[in-house]
Amino acid sequence: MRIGELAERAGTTTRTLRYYESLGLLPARRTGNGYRSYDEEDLRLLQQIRTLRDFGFELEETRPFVECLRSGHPAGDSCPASLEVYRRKLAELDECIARLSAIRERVGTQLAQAERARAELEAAATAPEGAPEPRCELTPPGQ
Amino acid sequence: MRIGELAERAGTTTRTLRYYESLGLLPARRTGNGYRSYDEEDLRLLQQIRTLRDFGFELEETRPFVECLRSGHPAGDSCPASLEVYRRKLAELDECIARLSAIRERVGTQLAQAERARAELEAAATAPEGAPEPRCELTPPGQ
DNA sequence: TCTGGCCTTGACGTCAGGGTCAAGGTCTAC
DNA sequence: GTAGACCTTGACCCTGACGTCAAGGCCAGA
Repeated sequence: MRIGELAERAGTTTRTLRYYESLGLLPARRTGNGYRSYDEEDLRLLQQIRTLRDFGFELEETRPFVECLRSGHPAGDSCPASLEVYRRKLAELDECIARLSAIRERVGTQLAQAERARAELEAAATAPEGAPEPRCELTPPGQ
Repeated sequence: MRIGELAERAGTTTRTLRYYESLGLLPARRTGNGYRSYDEEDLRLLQQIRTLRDFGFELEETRPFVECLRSGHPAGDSCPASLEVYRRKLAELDECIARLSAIRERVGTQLAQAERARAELEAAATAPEGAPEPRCELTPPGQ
């Protein structure tokens, strides 16, 4: 099959396939007229790449899986190098989740605190004997 | 103070400060010879930006905080626009954490499964009556 | 006066993962 | 024989937040 058909069947674009080829990730054979030629096996490799990418793997990280499949293994993650990538990714994910959770806590705390401060400010503003309102912008010049 | 000193005191670079100025985020006054001139207030604004950035806020998202400070408020998050950014960021963080957690589960499952498969394969390989080993690569031609 | 350090603007590079266009070759159907 | 769909390479564009380099201005100390 040619590049357009493969792209369509895999739900991607021809540009992407040429890009993968330029990285040596998914080389293509050529027909007599120079057109790229792919088979069902290439579709499997490509699906492996796209699946991993959807999980947030970088393209370079998908390489061991693709080479594992290409060397005849039934699954891309049958090889030690792929398992190593899985483990690295798990550690990365754990660290990232922990970092984001810590930030989430801090931002949540900041928001709650700032909301309390604002509520106090507004309460003071509605009270007739409160502090002078902060008329920052758009105060009519006549007043 | 000049750009080099501000950069050093804020723990960033002169390039970064020029970049912020090009965005209109942290404009600088100029001295007679054209050098940028900053004061302690600018340092506060810059610190606000850097703190938010460390939390993963994009530069544009820090703008309400900076403008809030610049308009005389005691804290960058005293203004409604800043609170709105906080809330948006919280939602973003929650979604991101949820997404990463789901992926983490799937990758963890995949890893465990692949490890089991490999263990079985190796057990079969050591057992003399096992299934034929997958001699994928480097099988000597004589054998 | 010279040297070294700071400053200026402008322009290009980086990283990933492609999008988009141009100019042209190929193939199929009518 | 020609229109239209497909293919080719090459080249430039995009995002974000800067890094890096070039070529030159300004200023303080020896």
